[in-house]
Amino acid sequence: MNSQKKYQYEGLLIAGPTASGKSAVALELAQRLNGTVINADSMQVYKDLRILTARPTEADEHKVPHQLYGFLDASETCSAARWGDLAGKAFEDVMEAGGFPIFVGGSGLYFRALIEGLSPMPEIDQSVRLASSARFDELGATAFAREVATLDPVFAAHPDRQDPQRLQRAWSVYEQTGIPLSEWQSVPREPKLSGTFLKIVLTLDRSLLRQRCNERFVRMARQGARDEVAALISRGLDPGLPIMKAIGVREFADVIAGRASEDQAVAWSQTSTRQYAKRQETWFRNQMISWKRVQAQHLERTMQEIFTNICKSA
RNA sequence: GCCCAGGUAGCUCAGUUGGUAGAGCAGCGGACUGAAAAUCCGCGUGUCGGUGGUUCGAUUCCGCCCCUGGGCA
Repeated sequence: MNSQKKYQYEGLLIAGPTASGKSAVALELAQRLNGTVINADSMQVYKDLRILTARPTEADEHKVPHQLYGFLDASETCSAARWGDLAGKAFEDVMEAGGFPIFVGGSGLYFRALIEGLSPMPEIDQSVRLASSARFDELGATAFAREVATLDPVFAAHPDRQDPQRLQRAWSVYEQTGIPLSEWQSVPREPKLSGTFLKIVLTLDRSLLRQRCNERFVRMARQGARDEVAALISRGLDPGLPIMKAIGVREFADVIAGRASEDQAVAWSQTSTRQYAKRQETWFRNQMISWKRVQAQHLERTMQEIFTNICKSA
């Protein structure tokens, strides 16, 4: 007992594409390591759509402590920064209690906000954001991009800045603060973690991953995804809210409105899921270069490999 | 059996008045600092159903055959 530290790491981070089985791995490891599972998924933060967002079941949540799952109403908007702050706090709480934090999720930007942090800058008012999209509609994409270029030439110099969402972000930041976004972004980032962490990316052959995506969505449909969507849309929320962009919402909304068959909705959703998984892999491959890749074909073997990595003495 | 319409990219189809072909979707690659399950960028060779003929040259025209719809018997 010459060290407070139970393991050579302060915690574990598990990233992986959708349907790779990362939640199950995290749960198993948490049980073995007396850990706390902390959500790093942009959609599982919301209360709604438990099935469609593949959030852990209540039974699973009782097995080990879980944090940052289902704590926001569908009418709210999370963001990488907001989540990063909360995740940083969750980390500190767990450390203070002598626990072992296990972050698990598929949102690459969230992990970045956690590890590297984001440049601190003021929150942008909803009204300004609305104004930016109104301005975008008024000017059209090309003229709007030109306007942003005059406000923030550095930002506009970036190779692929035809992206409406990012252009509007740059416009909003300047509109509210009078300082270009690129200038805010030159302020050093603020990491939310300190210590040594084991960082894992779960990987699967693409063909197997695609198959799992397909199978999982069929399972979600059987478990009542359609009713979840019906309940959500009956609230008449703003369709621009993040939760409304979850895979399956638009697709089942079409079924409920009589515009599509259930089979069509499932097929479309499976496609979206596959495309999402591919985008995640692109991020993991190119943005998480230093993370350790672990094959995720077999849950037991995957878990054992990570467990061994954590326990081996430094 | 006869008549008609089709058989072109993984799928749905466009096109070539004869010079070996292109869209959408899918798929693949990439970007990513407060919407990230978001948003955006890039990538198109495939016996043009088969076979024989006409032609300098056929996926395109002609003959025959095969397949798929629909109609008539």
